[in-house]
Amino acid sequence: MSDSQLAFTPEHDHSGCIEHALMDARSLCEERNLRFTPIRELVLKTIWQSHKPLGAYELLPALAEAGFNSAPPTVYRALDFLQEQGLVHRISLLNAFIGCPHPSTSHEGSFLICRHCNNAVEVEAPSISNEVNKQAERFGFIPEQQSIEVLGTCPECQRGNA
Amino acid sequence: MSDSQLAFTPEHDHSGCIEHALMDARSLCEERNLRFTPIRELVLKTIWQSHKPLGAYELLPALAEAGFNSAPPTVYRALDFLQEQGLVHRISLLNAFIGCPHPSTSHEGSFLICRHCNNAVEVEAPSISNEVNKQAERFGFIPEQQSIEVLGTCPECQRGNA
DNA sequence: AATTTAAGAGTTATAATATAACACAAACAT
DNA sequence: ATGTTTGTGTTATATTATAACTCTTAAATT
Repeated sequence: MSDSQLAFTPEHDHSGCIEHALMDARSLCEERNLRFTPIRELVLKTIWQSHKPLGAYELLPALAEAGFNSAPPTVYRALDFLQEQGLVHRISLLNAFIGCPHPSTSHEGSFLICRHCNNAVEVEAPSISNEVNKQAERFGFIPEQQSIEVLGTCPECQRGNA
Repeated sequence: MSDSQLAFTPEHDHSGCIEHALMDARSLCEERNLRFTPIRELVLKTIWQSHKPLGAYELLPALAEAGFNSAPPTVYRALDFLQEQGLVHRISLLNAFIGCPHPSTSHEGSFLICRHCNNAVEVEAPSISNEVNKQAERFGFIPEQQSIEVLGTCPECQRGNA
């Protein structure tokens, strides 16, 4: 099973997801000579606690527990950094943030978001992404950033396992 | 030139857009036995003053001027109605609303949004829309609503006519 | 036409999301 | 060791959206 499908399969070894994401982030920051500070790490780790996108304010308690300042700017700064580095994505339909499973490859993610269990998976669909860009260019428009988000019902919830 | 391109062409007869949108809305509401109230009409008309998506709070002054209540719920109710009827779309990347140029045909719009002049056009791309749905179904996911938004630079702004 | 019902709008308050601005501290570069 | 940049602390506030309740007006029913 591809990693993209894992999120809709509750019995997957999720601790693996978390560790993998943190390792990726660490090495990526090292490569780019960026500081993977405790706050940034904690925010990323908290986001990765599940495959459900989290709002910025849902991340604050984790910061508070760990003894950090837990005012909004702290978490938004960390989120800005993580987004710039492609480590998390913002789901604009939900005003929420989710970890990126393959941050090193630059990409435009598209997302399948279950309206029932709130899990979201990032789907790699270069062909769609390219088609969208081509369509834009047909209008003389230069595409710079794209957002593809699909709301619906995931396989688990279709089986009644919300 | 197709109507979709008009928005990026400032010299188009925009008053035609407005009138056309209002006529469409009127007849659509009549068909569906819905009330196209003065508030709803005014909100739609105000949205159609330009091809730039407007935030809910930017619509309030027009209501106030016309002597209506101008508290947020008033405009959000009108927007909810207009969205349900497909007369306006919400651009989630901007938290803003834009008129739909072809409300009678049910569709999933995709949007090209210029980061410079803020104009946005709705692009009909059934093939892309279908591809996105197919991709979702490949994961066993039932797609119910999709949002495709592209930020970039429009033709006019490439020529320096912001 | 009078009465009931439902839909729309008025009003107040507040929730949820996000950012501005400035002070302070730690890391890094020279 | 010193200056500079980057990250964080802190306070305040901006922006977007909704809850809850009242009142009015239009529509449906008798």
